[in-house]
Amino acid sequence: MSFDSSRSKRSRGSNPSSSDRTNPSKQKKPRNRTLGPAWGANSISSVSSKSSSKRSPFANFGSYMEEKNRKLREQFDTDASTSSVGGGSSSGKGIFSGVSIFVDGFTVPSNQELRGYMLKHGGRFENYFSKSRVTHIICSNLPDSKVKNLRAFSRGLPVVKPTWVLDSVAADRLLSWIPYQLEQLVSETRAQQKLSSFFALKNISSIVNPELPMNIHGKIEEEGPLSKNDGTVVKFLSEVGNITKHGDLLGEDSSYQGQESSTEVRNSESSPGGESSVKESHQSSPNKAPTLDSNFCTDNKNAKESLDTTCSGDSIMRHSTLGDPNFIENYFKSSRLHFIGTWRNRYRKRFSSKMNGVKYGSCNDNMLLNSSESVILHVDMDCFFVSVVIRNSPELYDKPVAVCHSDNPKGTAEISSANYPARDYGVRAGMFVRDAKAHCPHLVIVPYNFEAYEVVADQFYAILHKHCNKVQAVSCDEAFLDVTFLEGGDPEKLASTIRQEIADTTGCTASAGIAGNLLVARLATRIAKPNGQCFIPSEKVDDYLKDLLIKALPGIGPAIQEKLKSLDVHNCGQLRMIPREDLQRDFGPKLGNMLWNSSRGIDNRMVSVVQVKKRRKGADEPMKYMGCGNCENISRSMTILKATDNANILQRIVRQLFGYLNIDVKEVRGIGLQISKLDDTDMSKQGHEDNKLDLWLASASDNSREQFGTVSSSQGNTNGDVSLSNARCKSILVNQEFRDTVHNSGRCVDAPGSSFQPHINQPSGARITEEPTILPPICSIDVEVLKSLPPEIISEINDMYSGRLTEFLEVNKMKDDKGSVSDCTTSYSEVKSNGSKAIHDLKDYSTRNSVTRNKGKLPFSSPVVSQNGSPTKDKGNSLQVLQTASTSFLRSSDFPVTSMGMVKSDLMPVSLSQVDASILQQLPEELKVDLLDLLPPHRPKDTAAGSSGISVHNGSENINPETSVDQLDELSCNLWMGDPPKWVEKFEVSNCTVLKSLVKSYYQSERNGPFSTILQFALSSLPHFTDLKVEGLEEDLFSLCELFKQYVQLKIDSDIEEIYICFRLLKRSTIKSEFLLEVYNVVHPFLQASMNENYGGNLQLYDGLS
DNA sequence: ATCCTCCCCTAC
DNA sequence: TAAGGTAGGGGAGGAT
Ligand SMILES: Nc1ccn([C@H]2C[C@H](O)[C@@H](COP(=O)(O)OP(=O)(O)OP(=O)(O)O)O2)c(=O)n1
Ligand SMILES: [Mg+2]
Ligand SMILES: [Mg+2]
Repeated sequence: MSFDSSRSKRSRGSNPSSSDRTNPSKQKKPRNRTLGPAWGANSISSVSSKSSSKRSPFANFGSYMEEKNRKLREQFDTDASTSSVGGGSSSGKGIFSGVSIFVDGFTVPSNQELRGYMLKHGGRFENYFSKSRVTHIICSNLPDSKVKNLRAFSRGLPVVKPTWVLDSVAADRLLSWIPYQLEQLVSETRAQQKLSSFFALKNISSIVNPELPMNIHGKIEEEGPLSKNDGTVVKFLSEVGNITKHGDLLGEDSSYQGQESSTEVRNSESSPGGESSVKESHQSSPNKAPTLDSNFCTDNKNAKESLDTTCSGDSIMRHSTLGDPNFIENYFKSSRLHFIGTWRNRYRKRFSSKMNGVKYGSCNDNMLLNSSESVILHVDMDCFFVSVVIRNSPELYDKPVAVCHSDNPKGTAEISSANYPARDYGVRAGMFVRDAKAHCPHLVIVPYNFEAYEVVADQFYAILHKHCNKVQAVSCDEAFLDVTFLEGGDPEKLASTIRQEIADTTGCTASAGIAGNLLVARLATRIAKPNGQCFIPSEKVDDYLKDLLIKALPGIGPAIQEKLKSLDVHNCGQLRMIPREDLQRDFGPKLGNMLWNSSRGIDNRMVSVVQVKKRRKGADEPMKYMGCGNCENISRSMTILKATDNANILQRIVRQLFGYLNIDVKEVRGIGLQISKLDDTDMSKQGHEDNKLDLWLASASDNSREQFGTVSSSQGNTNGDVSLSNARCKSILVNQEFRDTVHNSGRCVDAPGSSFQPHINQPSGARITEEPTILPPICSIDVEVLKSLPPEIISEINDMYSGRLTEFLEVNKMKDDKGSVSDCTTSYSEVKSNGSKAIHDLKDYSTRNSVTRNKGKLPFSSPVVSQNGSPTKDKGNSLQVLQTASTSFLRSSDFPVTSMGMVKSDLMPVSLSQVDASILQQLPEELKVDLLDLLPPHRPKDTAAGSSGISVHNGSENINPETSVDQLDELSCNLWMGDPPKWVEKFEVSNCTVLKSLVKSYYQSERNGPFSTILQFALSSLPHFTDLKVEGLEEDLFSLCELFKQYVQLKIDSDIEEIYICFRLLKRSTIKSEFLLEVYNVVHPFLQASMNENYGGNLQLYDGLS
């Protein structure tokens, strides 16, 4: 009721909720008190009424509030009947007939006066907000957080100033509320400017248009000193070299070269001599400078240089690349959030061997091996950034210390981490230093040392991995360990061992929490801190959570906290009183479920490696022919320092990002690429003719192989077994749309602050449709299928069954002790074509182009460029590679055709056909090698221009390609000419079962449909194991071979994919027909010869059957 | 219904 | 001065 969405839908356009983004103060403002109990209490009433009112009166908030509301309404009705003037304009009813107001906050006139007006003029007045009853919210002024809550919970309702009521009364008629809307909401409505229009304008002028609406323009200005305008682009273009450096920084080195480029980091064993210098002026309290494992930023050479180059005075000059060409680089080097944000990639790189192949589907094992209880250990470093820096300064241990860029007591630099003495004063991470100093005037501020954090994090994880092979990294100082394997062993002992090793190795302390699930383990760590450990047995969970503030639950941030607050829910105990369905209605199915579970300490997630997931063994073809199945999207982005349109640079970045993905190329189902935060190009400074971005991009849809031959050779492509630069592949996925974007944008270069991000879609197994009410009985679940699912999916399903899945698996495990994993044979399927999220979710303002699926043709898309008019600070260029992948874990046994999605190597040929040559050309070497590994080993390995060496795959000896070509010449390719094509009439008169079947299939299938479709129908209708003699004569054999060969010739330039499908169908059919086996033996070598000739490699037809 | 797009939210 | 990045989950609502 309270959050009842039955009312008019709010349109995003008319009431945009994007102010967070555009509001520069964002969450930095002190949080205002928000919607009072009036909002929440009623909501509780409504949400609880359904299921809880049966119990004793006032058993919960709900029944109490419901009763209260009822009485209030009755009272209002009584009052109304005595005070109503009844009159008012035409209707004979009051002018406010049908109007029901809720007064929010302080108003003039007061809410009681407004209530009086309502009484008099036929309206209603609600003491508590209810979306089903309230028609207008009356409000004079709203703090930010209330505005947000209004957006969240009262969509579609007018929020109107009280003068609307007064004026209406004065006018004796109901005035339109529109002129009385609250400015805050109205102005935001007007403020919302479509990005497209922004760029449309930009396109015309090709510069930042001074005529842009103030809001947009204003936002840009509001970015303050860091913002840059189009004028800054000029400098970026000529200095592309720096980008490479930056790339190396992020990618190749195992050390983090943050603001301190040369500081040597000691571990605890090293002697305290030779400390990094400390800038004394930064230390407010100690007389002598403590020994810090860090330097201040101002000691940084780079920073100094940047100051030297500073032009005097103007802050924009100093705080932008205008005055300091290294500004952005230095900015990122000093950014803690950048450090944290990019840490995971570095971790993956370093510890990938530890996660090697280990599917932390630990859940699978756990569920099968252990009873429903797992044991989770959570380890988190104590005040990490501070600890590391002061680890060799014992004199600071008991003093309040925080890490911050600035010690300025009036400054707005943010506290990154505060030690526990400082926390006693109320100092917290994220605070402005001035507030921290206000809390604690003698707070010692120490600088960051990112390199040391990196080293300590490595040590930390080395220790964790040593003790456990199921480690889920949360962040650089925090991880979950699944220690269920300990069985009888003592997890607490392991925890203390690990903590001791961490302390010995790093000189910093860590705390640990142990519990039956991730959620509670994390909460336990919080109790344990600092330098302690805590075990929460499951029977204590309930008690502990009861009074825990909801904000303490991971996943509940300020926004959800506010929403819950408006429901008068502050702690977990209160949250538990709201039924699950109500929470799901108010917060959505997933979030609602999470809230319900969390408040009870329930968490069915399992320890797993985020991302490096692989398709399950049992995963099989998508049911849909050529379907992509369900996709999982992965993306990596990189912000580069300076604008560039140099394709070489972009390609280098793409490679690097691909490397980060650490993904089995065979799992890849498509690639997308997004470049954002673009800037205008200075024509005179564009990259070399050959390397310009727009050419690269344009070629994606142009089959411009010459250009990419250039690119390729310039990069020293030495293993070009398959020279993609020579491949005349059809660019399937891209697309006019893409080109349009490029051109509409004017001449764009990635502006500083752009980032580059590959989005990957890779198989994730099928998702079970969210259908909470109709779950199949748990006993009907195929255990083998279940086991083949990725852990998160199991977790999700487990969730849906409220954890009963675990027991179910346990029971099954006991039944089948051998644990042999048979082939997945089930039946139950859901195949979604889902290529969307891969591309869509790029949290900037960029215009997005989708990699579209074209009748199931998927794999690689050409680059997609999108523009970005981000009103936030531009600090780098952003490029994103979007990739789409697909799979399904299901197969349909009666579906005669495999699609390309599933079996490992299936993808490769598809990629070949669908990849635009230019894109594939850009793949990282490892990726290419992977691709080429799918091909027979004897292809040439040494050609820079891969097409130069052609090797014929001689898997079948009974045909000579030359012969074949001669014959082909004779027939002059005419089997495929005409409509219907020649072969139809030719085969029509044949007695051959197969040929006749083809003809029949031709007529049954869509006109102009692909041969693969015809073939599929024809072959699926064939009986098994027909005798060769019955099936066809020599002549028929020849005819059908010709048909295939000619089809190869016809399509090899444009659609390898189609060829691939046909040949796979053919290959599959060979098990049921000797005739077709003969055909296959003849045409397959021909196919490979042609492939070699055209692409310098073979087409792998592996389908799992051979 | 489901997909697609555009966000919002959260965590470190 | 100060360096408010990055990645993923997920909801709302329009399009289909
Ligand atoms: N708003 C934040 C939160 C965290 N961090 C950085 C500094 C922290 O040291 C590190 C780890 O975050 P934690 O949440 O683990 O916080 P601490 O380790 O500092 O303290 P605790 O002892 O509570 O874990 O991330 C940050 O820069 N800004
Ligand atoms: Mg910590
Ligand atoms: Mg942490």
